Amino acid sequence: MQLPEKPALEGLEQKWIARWEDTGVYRFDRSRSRAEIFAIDTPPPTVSGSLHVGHVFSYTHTDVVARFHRMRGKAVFYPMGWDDNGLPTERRVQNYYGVRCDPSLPYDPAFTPPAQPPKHPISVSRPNFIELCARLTAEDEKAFEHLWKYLGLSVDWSMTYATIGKRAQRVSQLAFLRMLNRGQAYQVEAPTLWDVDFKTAVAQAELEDREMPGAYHRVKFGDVEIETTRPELIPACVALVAHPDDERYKPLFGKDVTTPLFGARVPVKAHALADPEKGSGIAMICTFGDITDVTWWRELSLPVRAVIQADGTLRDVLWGTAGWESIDPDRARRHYNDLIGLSASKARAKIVEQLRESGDLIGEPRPITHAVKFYEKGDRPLEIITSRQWFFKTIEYREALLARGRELKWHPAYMEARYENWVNGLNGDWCVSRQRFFGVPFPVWYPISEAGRVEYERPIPASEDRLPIDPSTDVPPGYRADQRGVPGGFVGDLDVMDTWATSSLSPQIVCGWPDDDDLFRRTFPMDLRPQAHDIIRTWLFSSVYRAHVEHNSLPWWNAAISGWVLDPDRKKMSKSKGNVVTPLGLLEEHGSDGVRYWAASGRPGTDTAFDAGQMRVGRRLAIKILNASKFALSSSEPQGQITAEVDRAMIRNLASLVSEVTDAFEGYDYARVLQRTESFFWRFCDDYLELVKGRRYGEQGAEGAGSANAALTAALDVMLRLFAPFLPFVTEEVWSWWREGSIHQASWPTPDKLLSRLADNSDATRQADELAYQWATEVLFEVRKQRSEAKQPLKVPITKVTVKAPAEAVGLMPIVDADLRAALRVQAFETAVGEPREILVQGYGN
RNA sequence: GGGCGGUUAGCUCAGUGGUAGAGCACCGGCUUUACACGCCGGCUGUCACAGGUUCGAAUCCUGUACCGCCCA
Repeated sequence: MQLPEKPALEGLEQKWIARWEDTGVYRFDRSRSRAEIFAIDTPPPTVSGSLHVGHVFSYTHTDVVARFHRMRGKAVFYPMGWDDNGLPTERRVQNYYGVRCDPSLPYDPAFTPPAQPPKHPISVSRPNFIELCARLTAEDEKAFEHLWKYLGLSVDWSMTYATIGKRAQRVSQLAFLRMLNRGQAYQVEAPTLWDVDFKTAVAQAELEDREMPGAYHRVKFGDVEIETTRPELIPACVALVAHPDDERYKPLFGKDVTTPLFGARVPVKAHALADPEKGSGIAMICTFGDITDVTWWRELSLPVRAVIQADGTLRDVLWGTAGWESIDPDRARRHYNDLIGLSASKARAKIVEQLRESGDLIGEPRPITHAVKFYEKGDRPLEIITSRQWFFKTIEYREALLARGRELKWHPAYMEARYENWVNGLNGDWCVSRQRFFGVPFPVWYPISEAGRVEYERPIPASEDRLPIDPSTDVPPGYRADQRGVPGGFVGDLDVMDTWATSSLSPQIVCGWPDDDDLFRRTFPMDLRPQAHDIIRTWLFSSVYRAHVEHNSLPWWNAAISGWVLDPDRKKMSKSKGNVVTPLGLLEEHGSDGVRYWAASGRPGTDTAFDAGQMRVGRRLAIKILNASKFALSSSEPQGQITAEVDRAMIRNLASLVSEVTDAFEGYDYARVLQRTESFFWRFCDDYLELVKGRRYGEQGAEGAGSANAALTAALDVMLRLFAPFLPFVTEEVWSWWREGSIHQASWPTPDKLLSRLADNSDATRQADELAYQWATEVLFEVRKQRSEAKQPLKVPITKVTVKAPAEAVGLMPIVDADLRAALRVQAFETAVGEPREILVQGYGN
């Protein structure tokens, strides 16, 4: 055995990353049966963003669990994905290359982007655009992979995927077609949440409420007064509504009133959703101001009178024509013409002016603050625009999805409430089409009739074996390319899917569905989905949904929910807040093991403060492991039977630690495993090692030395393995000094194996040994304390220590006398039976 | 407005019915041949607040306050 003179952490990452790669330590063995496999559905990080310390935090949690199960003998299926599908990449590529995607253009195989992005963006086809995305994200992915390896993730790097990659597109399109076949996907022209800047539909899951200033405007509709925050929608008003029991308005139900400025006759309706406490108790229904308007419009069978168009401005409307009847069309046109082309907020200012002039505004607008719905990535409030969109049926599966949520094991358990909340709050089917470019296209075309009408009601699906396809360049079965866009020909669906419509299939993507049935049967449903709590409503929910409709099962049995990393002000650390620390810099400064130590101290679900101090503590722990190991392994001969009482007690304590932390690990409480192991290890170093130091060198003869050395090496062997999931580099380094193979393929320790090193495990022996050990620790502490208080250096021996204690304790003294004298540099103990217990240092010197 | 979590030493956090804990920070001491990135010791608390249950509550129950998050 060759021990380093001065062991150090520097360089361990580079050394072991290379070895692990060469020897394939983390390679997945797909020959194993389902029961012997632990399959992890790792979150694919967004590659166009940058990795931050939050990623390091949560990915470490997963890796720690993966390493535990690998040591338990499982073949760990641990692929890594890259999320490059969607808006963030789209925006980055547009800026980086100076291009813009026009999905109606054909593919140009010769296209190369200019060296410098031009002033005016170049229009390129969707396949060209996707090529550029692939090119740019490939570089990002390299940087990500480097960081992950440096952090020590035990991923099988031969199994990476990208959410825009061919495989993901194939799975996504195929699952879509099967849902279409089963009637779970449908297309409809309906009012949809709409972002006016991105000009795309968005889903309920992508909304967020923001508190915004607004104002109530009290407006006269003839004799009736309503209050509204959106007076610019008065031209879109199709009815007034009050609560059915509201005595004030009962007489008006069924009658008409006239809208101000535009003179449109609208009915007064009754509906339970109208809140008598709000404003004047009667509201205007517009098409469409908010989702309540949509409900009223649908349930009261009202007509559509839409004024907001896709870019958020008011469209051109001719009052006095069909659908836009007015008692005074000229006056309506005069007012409305001033509004055409204005954004909603400008139109609001204008119309308030008009109302004031016409005398229809009562008093002044009353400022309020209210929650307004935004697309989470958007800058302006969402509108509701009627358009043709694809939907997945979710509402009818509500009960089934709630049952799936209960079937899933949540870590921590209370996170299930988030899921239940969300499922219970679903208010419509999942809108999955986006009017964007960089995403997975819908694998369908539509026939164009001889008259030139696109027949959306008769989509032509791609055949499964051709997937993935791009309908903007591929040609549907039975058509020729030159029939694109002409009467009697076809047109491709131009939309792409919501990124969650693809990400939700990550288990299917990694497990080989449906092309590699053998792999699928060995890995699905998977064991674990690790993720952060902010995407329970999106990624977790949608994954459960897809697995339910496609496989009638959960996608995985366990969900481990990570918290966030908080900065010192208790705010979430994120790029936008400008408080992010570079992860690679952290790893280099504190060592990967040090950073992992900090990360692994954050329990599942718990937000954790960014704490460089903890990383330094982790680093010190790793250094301590190096040094203690060096000590335990140096002069480790002779080896013998573990016969000394304190040695046996230490081994038993370690066995019960193993038992405790194994249970904790099985319950995903890795933070406890680390904390308990660390605390045992530190006591082991400070008390046990000191106690046996003299004996292991042979001061008490060969048997005592043999026992100490055997106990030391046995304990080190076990502690290294307990630490291995957390501190993979330092434990591997020490393991390599004296063991064969990788510690990460070694077996997880068991209490039985440790205890089998002891000849006698009867209760009586166990208790006697434990008492001896405790007594030794107590004397150790008392004498140390007195030496410290006397400010005596350790090199000065203590001449005599008198011990007064009950007979049981005094009886233990001979057992530990020699160990204690060596550890404390005490020349003699003098014992007496008596009370109270008293341990007194009598003097120092030779 | 509904839901979830939190509130314990200066800081970061353990601790689910039995005398309040750890690490960091701080103070004092120690070159001790594994480790000064170390060792030995010390200081530090109305366990947010108010009631209740109990022989006994940081822990269980009720309510309140504040912080954070999710949803409407």
